[in-house]
Amino acid sequence: MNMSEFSNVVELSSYTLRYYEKIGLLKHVQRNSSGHRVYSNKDIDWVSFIKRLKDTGMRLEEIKKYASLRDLGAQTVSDRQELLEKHREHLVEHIREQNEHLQALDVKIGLYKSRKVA
Amino acid sequence: MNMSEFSNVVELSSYTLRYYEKIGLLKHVQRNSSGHRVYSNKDIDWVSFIKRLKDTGMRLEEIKKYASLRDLGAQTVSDRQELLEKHREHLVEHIREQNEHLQALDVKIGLYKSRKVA
DNA sequence: GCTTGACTTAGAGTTAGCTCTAACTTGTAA
DNA sequence: TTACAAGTTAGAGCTAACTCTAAGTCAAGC
Repeated sequence: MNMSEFSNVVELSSYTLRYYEKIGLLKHVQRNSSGHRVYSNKDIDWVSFIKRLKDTGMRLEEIKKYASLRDLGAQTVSDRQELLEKHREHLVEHIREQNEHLQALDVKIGLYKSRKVA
Repeated sequence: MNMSEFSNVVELSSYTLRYYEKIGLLKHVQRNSSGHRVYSNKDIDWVSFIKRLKDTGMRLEEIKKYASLRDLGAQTVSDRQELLEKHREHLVEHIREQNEHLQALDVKIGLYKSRKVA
């Protein structure tokens, strides 16, 4: 899979994909004889997971930490598990807060609906 | 209420509060005889609402739009209601996505727990 | 063979939202 | 009354995460 195809599949610009490689988030991307990148299905999986972590508020630096652990192989399994479990707790708290904000917003909109707001 | 007191109450640095004023998000802040800012309870309410909108992903530019409508008075009530209702839809969608991410994360963590991940 | 367009790199530029610095003025406690 | 903490401004600097530019290489179609 070449750059434009991969870019379409994962819905990230070629700029972003090269940037992810530059900062070490995306490693071991294969190249063809003329130096062009060749992406695999594993790359799709990994970039999709990066996007998920990013969308749930994880910094690229932290995602890089996870990536580095992955690179170190089987002996980092529990470290990675711990990292994901901590992130899970952040996510649960975030969802809780957002629901709280939603309730408050509904109260505010209720005031507008009943014209109790000038 | 002076700057340091207000800063403590709303949990924003004095830098941030002056910045919000500079970009027009926070208007009509009173001053005492020597030019120092004097904040009111209404300022607490407004800054708290700014924080809520910001925490739910609204850009400061968009919050400024809401603020400007508010400044124009009663004839903008339905515009403001519409703006908040649109934001509510974004928030609902965001919460939906975050719950989806949580489920996927739980699947991943489950793999780690059962050591199905190397 | 020639053009066109996708690829490559290094490095510069952009954006949002702060965060800080410098230089100065004012308020307060000893 | 003197120190020093806290306030003021304009404007520079910072960080994360891109986004783009310039200059060059290479493959495919006419």
